Amino acid sequence: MKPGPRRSISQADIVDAAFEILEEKGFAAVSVRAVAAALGLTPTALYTYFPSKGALQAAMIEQLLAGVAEADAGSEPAEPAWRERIHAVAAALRARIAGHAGSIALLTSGPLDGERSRDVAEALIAAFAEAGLGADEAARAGHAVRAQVIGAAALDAAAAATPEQTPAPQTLWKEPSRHPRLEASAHLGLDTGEADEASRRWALDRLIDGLLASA
Amino acid sequence: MKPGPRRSISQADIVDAAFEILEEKGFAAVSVRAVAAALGLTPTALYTYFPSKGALQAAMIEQLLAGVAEADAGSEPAEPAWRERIHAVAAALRARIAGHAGSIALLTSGPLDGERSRDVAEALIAAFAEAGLGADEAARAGHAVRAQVIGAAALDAAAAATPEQTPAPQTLWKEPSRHPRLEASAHLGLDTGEADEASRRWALDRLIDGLLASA
DNA sequence: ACCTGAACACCGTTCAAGT
DNA sequence: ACCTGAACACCGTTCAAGT
Repeated sequence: MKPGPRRSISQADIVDAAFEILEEKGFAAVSVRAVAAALGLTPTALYTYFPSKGALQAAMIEQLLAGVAEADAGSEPAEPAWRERIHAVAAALRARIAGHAGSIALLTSGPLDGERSRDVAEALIAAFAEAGLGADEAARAGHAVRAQVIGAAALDAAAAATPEQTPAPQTLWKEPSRHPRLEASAHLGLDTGEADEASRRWALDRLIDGLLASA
Repeated sequence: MKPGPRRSISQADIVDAAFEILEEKGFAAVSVRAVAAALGLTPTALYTYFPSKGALQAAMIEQLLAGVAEADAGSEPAEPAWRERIHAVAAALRARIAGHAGSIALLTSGPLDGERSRDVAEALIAAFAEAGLGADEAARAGHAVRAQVIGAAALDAAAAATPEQTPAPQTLWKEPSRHPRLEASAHLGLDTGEADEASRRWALDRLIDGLLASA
């Protein structure tokens, strides 16, 4: 592929290559130079497609969030439609983040003002408004749900970055722990990123309970 | 100050200098080289105090979280003690993050397995246990509160990083917005980092409501 | 219009050497 | 023991030049 006036790749190709690096080597490895190299280009060529690294990251975020706001509730007619709708959007957001290793670092690395980000915010506010909350409370509730999902993902990422410590060698007596309750909850996997789906959903359910109770 | 076997500064001095750079120039500006320069040292000298940049950041996190777990409930005897206790710890965590610009990027940049991080987790779990939740539920509840506070701070940081857009020039007719509810809630300041204290506390209250209702 | 290559001002970290 | 200086393999971005 010789240099020339023919565009050899698309913006989408670049975003795809960037995601591949993100998922395999982490957020810090997503450099302009690495992405360019993966595509067989020089770093400077990328500046023909995106004006800055930040613009590339914004495009990545938009792709990550594409479709989240339109997430369907599926087939659980037991609950009111709006409650399933909130769950569907929140679950889709969580699933997108969980499905792309390193993506929470991407999401928290800069502004979240893209069209898709706003779609997600709007969808959540609309669902809470349907549930009977006033305009202001619905906006606050949507914000709280976004915070909960993003915060949980950030804690998961922190857990994933934690080097697993080898258990202390057996001794005859134990120092009393300063964190007995935290250690007793280790089997839940909350701080190792190994919590099951039900565990993850629980907190969101409780938040929604509390938010709806204010209606 | 000549080079020599006398230790000219302390680890605390380095952490302080790093925080100054963090708050004035942002997380990305906290480089080993910049911190060293601020102290009049060469970059390599810092490796006498900390084995890596990550170790310095871990020390920063520990200092940031120092005392949060011991936050006092203050003088609001209207509510049960444990509820005020949850609020006190959550508010202290939020206040620490809000009081140090850029600190949420620090907190989400790596593992959160320090002694002080665990103190915060333990304090929250203990408060929920006092409130009557079972061991597992208390652990999940504590985790949810940490996620809420960190997630809200992450959204605040994203808002702070968003370039404020100049309002569109007045036109005779308006395109119907795709995000009417989101835009109608702009006065709350949720997406500009300008929300007031009551607004920030509201989400946390609703979460705690929902968590306690499961007891 | 698209791309290369050189360059600038950075980065974390290692290593040999100085006092 | 503490610190410097040189070095290595990186970074984002700009700019002149090539096709």
